[in-house]
Amino acid sequence: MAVDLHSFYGIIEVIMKKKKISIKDIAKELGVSITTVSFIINGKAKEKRISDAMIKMVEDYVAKIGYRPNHLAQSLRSGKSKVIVFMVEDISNSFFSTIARLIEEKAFDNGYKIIYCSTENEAKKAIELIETFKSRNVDGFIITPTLGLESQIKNLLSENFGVILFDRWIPSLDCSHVIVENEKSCFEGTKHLIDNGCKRIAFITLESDQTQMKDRLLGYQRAMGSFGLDPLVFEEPFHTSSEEFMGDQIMDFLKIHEDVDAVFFATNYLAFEGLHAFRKLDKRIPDDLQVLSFDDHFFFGLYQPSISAIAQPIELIAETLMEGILNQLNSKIPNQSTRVELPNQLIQRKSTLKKHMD
Amino acid sequence: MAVDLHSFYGIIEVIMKKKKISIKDIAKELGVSITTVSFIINGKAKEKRISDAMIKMVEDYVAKIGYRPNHLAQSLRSGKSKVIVFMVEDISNSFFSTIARLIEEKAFDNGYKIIYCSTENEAKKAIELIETFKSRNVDGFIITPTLGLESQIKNLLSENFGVILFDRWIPSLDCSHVIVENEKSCFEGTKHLIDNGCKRIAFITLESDQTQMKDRLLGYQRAMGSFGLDPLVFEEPFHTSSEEFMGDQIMDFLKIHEDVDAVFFATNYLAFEGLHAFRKLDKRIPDDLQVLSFDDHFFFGLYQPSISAIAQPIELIAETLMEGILNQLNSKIPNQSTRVELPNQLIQRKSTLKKHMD
DNA sequence: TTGAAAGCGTTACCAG
DNA sequence: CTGGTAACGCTTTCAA
Repeated sequence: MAVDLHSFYGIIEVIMKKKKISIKDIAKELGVSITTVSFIINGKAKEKRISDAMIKMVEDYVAKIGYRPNHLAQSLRSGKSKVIVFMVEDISNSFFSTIARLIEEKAFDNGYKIIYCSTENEAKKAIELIETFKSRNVDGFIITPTLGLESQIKNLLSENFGVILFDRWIPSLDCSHVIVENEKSCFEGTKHLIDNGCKRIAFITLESDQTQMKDRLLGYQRAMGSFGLDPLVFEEPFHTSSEEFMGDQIMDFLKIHEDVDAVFFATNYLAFEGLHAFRKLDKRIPDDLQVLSFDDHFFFGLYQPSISAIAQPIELIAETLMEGILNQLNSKIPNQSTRVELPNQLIQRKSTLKKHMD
Repeated sequence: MAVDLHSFYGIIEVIMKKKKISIKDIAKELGVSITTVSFIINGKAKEKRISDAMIKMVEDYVAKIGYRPNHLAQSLRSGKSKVIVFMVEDISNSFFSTIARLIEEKAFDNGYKIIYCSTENEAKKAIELIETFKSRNVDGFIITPTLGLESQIKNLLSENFGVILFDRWIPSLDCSHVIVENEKSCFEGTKHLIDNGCKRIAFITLESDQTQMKDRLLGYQRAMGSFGLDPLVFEEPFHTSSEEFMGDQIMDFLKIHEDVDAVFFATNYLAFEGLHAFRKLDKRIPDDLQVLSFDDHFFFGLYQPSISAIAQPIELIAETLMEGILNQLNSKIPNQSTRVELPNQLIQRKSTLKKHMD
């Protein structure tokens, strides 16, 4: 029985399950040129006026052997990868992971893949990640910038990557960003507490230079000022997430300021800590203390009493981000930086309540 | 003034900020061969007995211009990428995202990068993702398998990728996996409720064929059986996460079974829905109803009353996974499939309580 | 001790 | 209409 060498190797390869079929193998097997196969696979057959017979032959064979192009090689050659990086502070935060999911969907519809990663707010890690992805030819970056990322992002911009910041931004940089109306919403949130009859309203935030945090604080301060009330701010230096000490810092703060009748949290995990603290202090909500938090969370609806919150427009953020980055990637002209600021929504629950006059 | 063409292009490139320096440019600039540069960059200088002077010259220049190797090209050539894919059902689930973070740390220490992705439990999406990553030469996969992924995973195995399953596994497949003692813990959880004096214990789970869900149910059933109690199981068909209808199915179930005195949830988000339902039904915990949930969550400690739960050993899972996959990737011998089953911990809080005899 | 050159799997230019 | 072939940036064998 005659077995030619070609088939023989074929058999070996099948047994080893090692060899991946390449465009070259297809060309050889079919006796046509690599170029032709490439054109057909990439849907340029019509454009290149390749005969229908040829197209069918190649397509059938490709389907039969289940050929998959090697993306690595494609990227290396074309400089594009159809990959967008979604780099946030912490992907386990539900705000970010929800946006990630929405973005992924939109990306997929446009032929893009999303790769997520978390910076943990460390510039070093973020820089490392950016470099890695750059050297893998990703097309664009969606980033919640940490401090110290300015020059990296400037580089990305000048190297013509798609870049769009969100949640916060870098004022010194002319880079597109999508944020929410932090200041305005916090003004309104504070006003809501004041309208309810609260006089001694504490604002609990993180010690942070990030724009969104500063804007939130600003909104609170402006509201207090315009109603003639003294601001009372606590900036938590570290976010100790150990359950054991959760809320201890806030508790100490509240012990010193016994007269506080409302607390406004700048972000939801601070509120979780706060709720722990209130419990240890036996504070009743909303009778002893009214509670409002920035950044809604499904727990706020489940907690008893339910907690009022300022909800960010998550779907809208995701849409705007994808629209923005796809625009950048599809247009030939250099990046025009755009700024979008989206409105939030105050969701009133049981933790904030108009006080009875007495 | 004489400007040679070489410098001229250099200037143009700087202005355009487009050109990336390659190993070739370095070699040309320094007047040495590409090979030499490559050896030095990859730390093989000593091994190849390259002169110290040469090493210093190249290293200094590399540092000066901030050269970064192109990972794409490296992967294409070497077939390796130092990337491990972490593919779970839903990265926004805190169980998975916490593991992701722990894994990432370990991976980083070993020179690997982690890419996360979510399957949303759709085989189609999972297959798509696996194919994409395969064609990007990733080295290994850590997967929570969905149904219908059997043949894909078999392929991965035979193509010598590192593969390790977790959370659940595929019995028909000889593939390494890391899981927890689902059955045993649910037996013990159920026994805990029985010991507390509960007689009519409902088990609320998802309609699912996944191994971990089936094992949890089994543990409950075995416990009920061995204490002579009738099992009462509700399998929620769909996980409607819309807040509006949250818990409605569970509420209907409880309305029919008024005599239930304890509920054991097979996973934490079912418990969240359940808590919603209990509230609408005005059930008091633990007096009317004792509550226990599989898979602990920080919210269980915060809720009032706090909810007892069975905690999975998250750190241990992450460690075991990384150890397993690194072993696979570093060893030359074909994958030996290993199975690890880790113990859980019952965390007793206020929702489960020994009933007073009366 | 160093260098030339062959590939990895594609794409795309140019020829015929 | 189809085919050669030079890149893309790197690793690695072999030769000098």
